[in-house]
Amino acid sequence: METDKPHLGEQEFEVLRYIDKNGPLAAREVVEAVGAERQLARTTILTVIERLRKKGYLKRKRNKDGVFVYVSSEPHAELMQDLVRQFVDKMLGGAVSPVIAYLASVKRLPEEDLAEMQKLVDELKADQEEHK
Amino acid sequence: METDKPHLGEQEFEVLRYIDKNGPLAAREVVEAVGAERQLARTTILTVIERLRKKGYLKRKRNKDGVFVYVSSEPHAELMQDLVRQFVDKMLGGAVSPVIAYLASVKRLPEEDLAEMQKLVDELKADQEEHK
DNA sequence: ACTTTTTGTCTACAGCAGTCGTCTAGTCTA
DNA sequence: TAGACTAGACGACTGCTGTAGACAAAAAGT
Repeated sequence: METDKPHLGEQEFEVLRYIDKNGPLAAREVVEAVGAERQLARTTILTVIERLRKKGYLKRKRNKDGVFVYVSSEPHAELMQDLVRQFVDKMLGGAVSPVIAYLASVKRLPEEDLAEMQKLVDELKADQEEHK
Repeated sequence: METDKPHLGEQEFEVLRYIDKNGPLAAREVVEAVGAERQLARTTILTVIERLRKKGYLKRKRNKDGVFVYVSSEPHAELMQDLVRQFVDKMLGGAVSPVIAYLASVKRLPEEDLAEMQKLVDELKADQEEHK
């Protein structure tokens, strides 16, 4: 179990995901994207970004113009996985079956995801065979 | 999209899961199980239960002894699925791939879950074939 | 009946997330 | 260079969750 990172709220997740996905960004760019869409004041986003930074999820450095640009401290994939793990551990008490039940309820999965799952099932099966 | 239920915190989830899983329970039983384990005061659990009730996640009625017994308002499976859906929507912005990536990272899945996934993949594939 | 224990409701408070306004130090520009 | 605009740091307020003590009412014990 390894879920000690500070807890994140919804808005924080939103901002983090955006920055994590769209490369290094200046605060203003985040404000214009995430902030504008949800009609949030500039400083609101600024505050969220700052908190994410203090919590260690974001890093920043100045660009040529002396403006801070932010990037997530962790690689995208890992971050995402961490978030899910955090959720499963904390909220579901570690039970994965509800997750699978959920997937089953999503009417149509993107093709890549389906392929990914097939691969996953195959691997797990092989693994299980082996350890039997 | 249908995720309008009031938001739940970690402790609330914990209590809700416990009650949802272990049939109708009197508050005291929850206190003795969940409360004792985490060294929480009796009233703490009571408060959490009450909030869950106000939020509509729990129902209660008096038993023969005139004591309130609580049950989750929603069937177990649905509840769990709802929680996951809430998480995926709010925290991941609806993206399922991180969920799959997470599953892939769980070294060993319980056998039933694996079987469930296989079934799921098969179904989805068939479905996709059909809609092609 | 008096005391103790059990159940529930109410009140309260700290901490954190969500949301902003203010203020300051630079920059840009007419 | 004065006025306007930008980037950041700070401070502040609200609401919600975690946690729990104080109390009232009811039940049980002796």
